Amino acid sequence: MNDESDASPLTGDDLATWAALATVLEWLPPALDAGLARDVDLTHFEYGILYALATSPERTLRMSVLAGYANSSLSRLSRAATRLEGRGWISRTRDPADGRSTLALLTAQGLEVFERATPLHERNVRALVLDPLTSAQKQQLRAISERIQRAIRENGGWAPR
Amino acid sequence: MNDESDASPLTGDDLATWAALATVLEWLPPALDAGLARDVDLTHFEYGILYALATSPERTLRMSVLAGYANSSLSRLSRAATRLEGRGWISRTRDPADGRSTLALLTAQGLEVFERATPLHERNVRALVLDPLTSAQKQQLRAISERIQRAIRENGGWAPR
DNA sequence: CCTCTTTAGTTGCTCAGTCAAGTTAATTCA
DNA sequence: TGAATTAACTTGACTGAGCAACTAAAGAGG
Repeated sequence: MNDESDASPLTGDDLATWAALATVLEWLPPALDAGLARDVDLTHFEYGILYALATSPERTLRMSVLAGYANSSLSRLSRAATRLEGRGWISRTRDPADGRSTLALLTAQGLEVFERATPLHERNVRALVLDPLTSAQKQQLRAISERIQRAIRENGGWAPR
Repeated sequence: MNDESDASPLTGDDLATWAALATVLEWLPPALDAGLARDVDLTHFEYGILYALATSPERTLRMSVLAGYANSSLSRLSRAATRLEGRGWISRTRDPADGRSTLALLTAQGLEVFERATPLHERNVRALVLDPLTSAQKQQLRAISERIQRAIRENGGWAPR
């Protein structure tokens, strides 16, 4: 697995680190989705939307604010909202105070789904991420993740529109 | 291995760790793709295919083996191969030794693209992941990633088909 | 006021990925 | 040997996401 020394090839420990992370980036999201998708019919992304609404005053948020909380583009959120609305889990109304804005509201039914989904989701996160790690590793992972986030922001900073 | 009780909501340090990782899971892949997509017309996943082929004897691999290297389902790989073949970067032929198998070969043109893409990709990986971290953190990240991989495998093990 | 621009969201088009069904080639074993 | 099974892909139908174009409502400037 080690090889030539051109301009700057990734080798040795760096390569191993990157390969290990790359596999996690590929596997973890679908693994997390799998549980939720099987038990409730919900992706991790959709769960995040319900979570943001459920923990908001009035269970209501403007779409653009919700997009921020969900790390999402407005377009992606809009489509997800259409799906969730179709299932009766959220509803959208025009903001009376500013006709351009749309207010998303978690319905009673949506809240129920959220409450059913939450323990499943947390069990997943624990089983796949938190429980296998030592306390020290969890601290490390947090610091590392925050550092990488910063690097992303600084390097042409990718952010959803 | 753990402090917080198993049935209760994520809180405190655990929540912070999870939130930090979740954001990385959401942001890092598109951030990595952005550079490659802009400069060469290649996703990170497609780059992985070229990489696997370029570093193989004869620059050739059976599709199913390649799928393993690329962490991919055969179906996903097959579609990606169709795209890459359309651009003349790989070619597929039936394996003479076993007519069920397909051999994917990196073409000269494909190799050229790979060699152009490699420094860009590595610059990305370094800028976003490796350079911001200390040596100790890189070691930690590797160990953590490997541990999470194992947890995924053990928990109903998600693996691409 | 009446344009001109900006803000907030939605939607048409296209593409990548999943699942399941289909195809062709090897294997098994009765 | 020949029918049934398994293996290795490929493909059709469908879904989710991105980009860019579009609509509607504020706000700004003259």
